Amino acid sequence: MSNLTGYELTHKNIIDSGKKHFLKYGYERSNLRKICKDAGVTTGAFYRHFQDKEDLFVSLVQPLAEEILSFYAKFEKKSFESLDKNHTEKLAEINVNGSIESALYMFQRKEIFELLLYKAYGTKYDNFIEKLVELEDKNRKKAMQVFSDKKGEYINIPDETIHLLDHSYINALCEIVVHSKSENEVRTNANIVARFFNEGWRKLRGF
Amino acid sequence: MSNLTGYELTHKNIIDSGKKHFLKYGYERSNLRKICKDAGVTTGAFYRHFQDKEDLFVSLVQPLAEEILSFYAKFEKKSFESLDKNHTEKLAEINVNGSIESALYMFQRKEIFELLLYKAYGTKYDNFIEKLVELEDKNRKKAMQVFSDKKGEYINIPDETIHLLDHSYINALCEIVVHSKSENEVRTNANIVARFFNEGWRKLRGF
Amino acid sequence: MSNLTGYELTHKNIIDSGKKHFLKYGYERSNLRKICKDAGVTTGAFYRHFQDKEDLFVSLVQPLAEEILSFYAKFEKKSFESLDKNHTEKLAEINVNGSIESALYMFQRKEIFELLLYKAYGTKYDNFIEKLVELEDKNRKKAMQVFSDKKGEYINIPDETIHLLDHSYINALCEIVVHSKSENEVRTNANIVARFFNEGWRKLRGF
Amino acid sequence: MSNLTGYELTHKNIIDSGKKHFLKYGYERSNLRKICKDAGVTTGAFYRHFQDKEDLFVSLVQPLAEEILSFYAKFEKKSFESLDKNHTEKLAEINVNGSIESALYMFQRKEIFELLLYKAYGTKYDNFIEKLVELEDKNRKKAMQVFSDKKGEYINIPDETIHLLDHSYINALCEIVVHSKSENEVRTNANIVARFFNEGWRKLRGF
DNA sequence: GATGAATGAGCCTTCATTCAT
DNA sequence: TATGAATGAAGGCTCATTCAT
Repeated sequence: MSNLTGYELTHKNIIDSGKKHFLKYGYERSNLRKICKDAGVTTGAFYRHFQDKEDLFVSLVQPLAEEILSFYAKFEKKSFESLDKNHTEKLAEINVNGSIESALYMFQRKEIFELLLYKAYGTKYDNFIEKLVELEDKNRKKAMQVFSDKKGEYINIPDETIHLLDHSYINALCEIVVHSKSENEVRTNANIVARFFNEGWRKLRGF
Repeated sequence: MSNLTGYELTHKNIIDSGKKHFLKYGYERSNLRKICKDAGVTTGAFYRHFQDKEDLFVSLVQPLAEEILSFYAKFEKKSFESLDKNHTEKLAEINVNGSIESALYMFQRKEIFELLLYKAYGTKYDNFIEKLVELEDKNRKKAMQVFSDKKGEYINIPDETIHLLDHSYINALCEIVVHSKSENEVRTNANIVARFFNEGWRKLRGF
Repeated sequence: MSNLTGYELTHKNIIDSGKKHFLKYGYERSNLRKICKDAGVTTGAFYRHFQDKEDLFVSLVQPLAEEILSFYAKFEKKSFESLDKNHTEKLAEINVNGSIESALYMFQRKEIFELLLYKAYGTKYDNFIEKLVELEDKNRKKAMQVFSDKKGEYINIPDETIHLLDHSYINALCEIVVHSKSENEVRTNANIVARFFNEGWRKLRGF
Repeated sequence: MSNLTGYELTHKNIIDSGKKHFLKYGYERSNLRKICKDAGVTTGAFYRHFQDKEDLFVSLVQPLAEEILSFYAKFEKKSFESLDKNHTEKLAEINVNGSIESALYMFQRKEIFELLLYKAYGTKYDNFIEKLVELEDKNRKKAMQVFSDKKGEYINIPDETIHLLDHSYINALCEIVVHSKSENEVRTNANIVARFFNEGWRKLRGF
């Protein structure tokens, strides 16, 4: 942080100012001229650093977005290795731990995470949460299939129901990340929420 | 609805057009001139019916908002009568039924409900859901107290955790209202979600 | 012109100011704010009258553009009736008269004509003259065919040569329209130019 | 071209890039930063080589502009030697050959020629063609005088008519230069056009 | 001498609201 | 009372040129 060139310093100033404004007002309501002013930079200078307003937002958020998706993919793989080996008893544990880990990881990127999930209205990351939920849905359905097979009878839960429960779950975890004040709070709450939902699913499978 | 005066007809036209636009674009992105055009009304006339753009939105949404809050109050009362009588075994039932009833009621006002909960960004009803969650929180905590008393030991769940689980729950019910295609779908999903969460809470109280 | 409503007056003011600026600076260099200022109107008002800057230009120019194309079509028909009847001796006469007539007609719309042909850079009417030349080319080639048939031998002039001579011809007529000070000047010059080029083509056919 | 100093190389790179951009987009629409980027040069460096954007354009075009004007002067002199000696029968020949020669010469500088005549909008060479036409006018009028003297009666063609016919002629030759694909095409078309116009003038003198 | 980041005025366009008629 | 034309500040963005390093 100490040896920044002029360019890098300006870049950082814009990034910081943008982050601040986007967090406070959301993407669409943020005023580029004010972002620049706050960064101590003219609007002309801004456009040497970013293609446009959305590019600034994307620059802030894209790395994390991609990381999340790949993080998810990794977790998915791990989870299904368990399913395939029918270590179903371990599945819950893996889910819980995966959720906590993820939440902790995101908590370290709290602000960017909040931008991505709650301040992206008007950008291409509008509704990123829906993407996550859809990934969760896919996993959920596969898991459901495994349980059906074991049980010997088909567990019938409408897709919409699965979707909305997954939405609830993902959203709960996201809010933990965004609203927690400490790692411990994240850990505690993620743990509770994960077990809470596991219990719900267990009950649902019993229907 | 048949014998409207010119004034009333114009009023209704604006209301209808506003509803349509707000549903489609959300409050902030809706263009008042287009709303007026669609209503077959001049902008000048508009301002004889409503103070400003927000006033139109509020007019659409306010009655339901107040109804919901009072509905909630009534339910709260009913719920605590049960608690007070220590009919704890019935409490779950009451909760489930209350949720389904509420969801069905809202489903009959689907569009206004969606406006209020998901299209109010930029109005004073921004984040109305949060209000609901806070009410839910209050109930939840009282209920928790009752259970603690019965059990003889304090059930310790952080306020934030309660809040976020309630948020999940309320949100799930709201999404059911908004995304369901039929009363039956509402009933089924509300039932599942209510039981799902009850199960979670039961587990949580056991911690 | 006397009984204009406020709207019509403003509209006319914008039209007039736009015409003036576009004539003086061309489309692209004309500054919308200055056009508005000159029209005694705010930029906001402008957008009640026209969709955007180009729409103002198009409004000025489109009627004439379409008229010219249909005028051309009519002339083309008349010309080929003569060709079909082999009244070739009359063809030159028709061409000359057609050119003069056209030039006189355009001269009555001098300013708009100049906008369309010489000030449209940056609009969809960029290079309108090329369109006219292409129409002229088509006619020229058909006429060439008739002459070839009569003569019994093929008159071979490269398409590019035809095109550039037509370009010269059309352009000459356009400049007559734009630079002449009186109808008489138009008539005289159009007559000369038409005969001048007829002579050239006659010679060319003899090659 | 092989042993360029760094300075010269940079200079050449800017020149080449500028030529490319000006040809493609015209002077005004060309973006100096992109020109520099394409040249692998910073904008700062650019201003060590050229005063400003227009200076770059002028550097590209000025030598040819001056050459054309002096070429014209030479041709003019040659032409009038013929006139003075009353070799009028040779005059047409000289004109035709002069036109072809000129066109061929320009064709060897095709790109620069195109810049000068068709891409200079916004520079001091805006409307260079008009300058050429004016020179042509002067010659034409002198020639006209000679013919009048020989014929014993005054040939009355309005200045404007002369001007616009010369404009047509010059423009036709310029387009030949710019649009031809080979020297042969230039030769053929310049020959045709020159004879075409000679015929027209001959006819005109007969009026 | 060279760099390239920064300037800053300028551009077209949008839209809730006002107000003369 | 109703009209709808006009307001005017604000928005995102462009670009030839300058100047501290």
